[in-house]
Amino acid sequence: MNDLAMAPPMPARLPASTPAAAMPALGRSLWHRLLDATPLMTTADVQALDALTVQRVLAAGDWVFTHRTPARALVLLLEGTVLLGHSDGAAMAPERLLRGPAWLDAASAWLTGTAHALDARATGMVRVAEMPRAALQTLLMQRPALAPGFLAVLAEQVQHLSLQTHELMHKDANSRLAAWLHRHLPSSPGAPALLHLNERKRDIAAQLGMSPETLSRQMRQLSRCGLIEVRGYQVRVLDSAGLQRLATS
Amino acid sequence: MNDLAMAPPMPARLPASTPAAAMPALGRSLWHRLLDATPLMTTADVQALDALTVQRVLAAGDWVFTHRTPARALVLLLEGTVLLGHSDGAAMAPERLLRGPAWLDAASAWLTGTAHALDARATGMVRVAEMPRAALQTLLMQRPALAPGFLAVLAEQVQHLSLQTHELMHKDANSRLAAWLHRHLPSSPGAPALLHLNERKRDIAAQLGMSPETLSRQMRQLSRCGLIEVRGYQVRVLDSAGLQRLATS
DNA sequence: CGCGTGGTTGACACGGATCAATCGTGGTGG
DNA sequence: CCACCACGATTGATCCGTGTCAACCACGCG
Repeated sequence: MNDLAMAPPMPARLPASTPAAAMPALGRSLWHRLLDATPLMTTADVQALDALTVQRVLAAGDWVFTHRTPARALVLLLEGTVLLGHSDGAAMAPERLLRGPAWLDAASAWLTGTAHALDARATGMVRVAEMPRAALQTLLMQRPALAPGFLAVLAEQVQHLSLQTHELMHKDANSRLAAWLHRHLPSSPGAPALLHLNERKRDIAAQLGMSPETLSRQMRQLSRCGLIEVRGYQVRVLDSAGLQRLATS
Repeated sequence: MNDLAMAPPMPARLPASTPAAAMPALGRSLWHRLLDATPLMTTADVQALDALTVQRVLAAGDWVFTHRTPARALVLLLEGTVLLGHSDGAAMAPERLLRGPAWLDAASAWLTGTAHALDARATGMVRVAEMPRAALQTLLMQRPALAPGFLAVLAEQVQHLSLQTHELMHKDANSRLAAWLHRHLPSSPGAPALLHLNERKRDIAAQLGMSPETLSRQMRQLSRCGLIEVRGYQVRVLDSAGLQRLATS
């Protein structure tokens, strides 16, 4: 009975076999994944990108950056999980949990004289990479084919944040959860529609802008209505169309 | 007594002296204003940008684009005011009111195969310009110095939307209004701190994610506390520091 | 003058946050 | 091996903020 449905998801630790000082280059596949919509990336491009990124390794609890840090570089998370949010002195109001590889802050550095928009704190051991804005800008002058990738990354964040503000303004907790579940469904239509939550539920709640208690209640309500079946961290979606209908209430 | 404090702000109409069919080029100063952080823009750059923008004139009530329109071009608003929001069939949930010159959608077109994120409807006569993504992309290959401008535009939107989601999630209506007022204050410290609202209050409320009634109540509460003085569309800020303190509650 | 628009005010209901208690799970040390 | 404890989720009780509905006021215009 003890499948990992009940275990709270552990933050992925760095494997001990990878010495922190090694700092291997990111490589083609990783860049391709981070800068989507850039199919024409030569190996020279990849090497140039690798050349200007500097890597850092941080321990649990360290700040990757804060909203007071001047943003001089794009920051991306290679390995580990980082909590993004706003810290008011001691306490930290989490907003989302990112796990590498992903962009931590691809925007702030493009604006001169501004700081990062959020605070980012490492949970567990974390490997991050930074691309100084000045160096990246001169690189884009030499290799303009790389620009659409960075533009697409920012554009996708704009789309995502725009959707999020809309949902926060106009949708209630029930619809937001339904939309979240529907978004995280595997897109294959014939699939069993089984969903494994790989964050703590309180992190999902923070991401949705609600308290953990309400998330629990809304989960129960959805399962009472026969739309989903919940057992621990395993969610079976029974009526995907119904979820979508709820999401656009 | 009848200063224009009581008159609801009219959407700026196109002056009748400008024939709609004229379609003059945007010109250097306008591009410089739209693509900030691009000080080194040659006249050839400006001409190239002008060459690939196509202009349209729309009447009141027309849709500039909807969330079903595939986004093949960056859209910017040259003249007039446009209501941005989500339309559910007949009704339209407004989210913000833009007045030209400003970017209407600088993000969606960079993602291939996606539609616009919002619906945009013209209020009054409106002049918009579109930059097809394909043409713009080849232009950026030839003139990579233009890329930072577009990156900065997107980055600023990311910053703004990130702040907005944070405020919607964690701040109450009172703090949001205080933050809005503090943001819209003229930055000169010795100024009389007089603020003229140039949108209808219901549009400000929609932008802040609250109902017009609550906006009215919060305005009254702030004035009861002696922080501001409201008469119609004129707001006199008496205690700027107090506003800022409230905004970061 | 009546009408439409936009704002204000009050009464009321409801969604969701908060607080507190309980439960299940897993890890740890005696 | 088992008691203990920390952590996370769940559930219930309660309260507050804010949306909604309604009435009313102020202003401008035909």
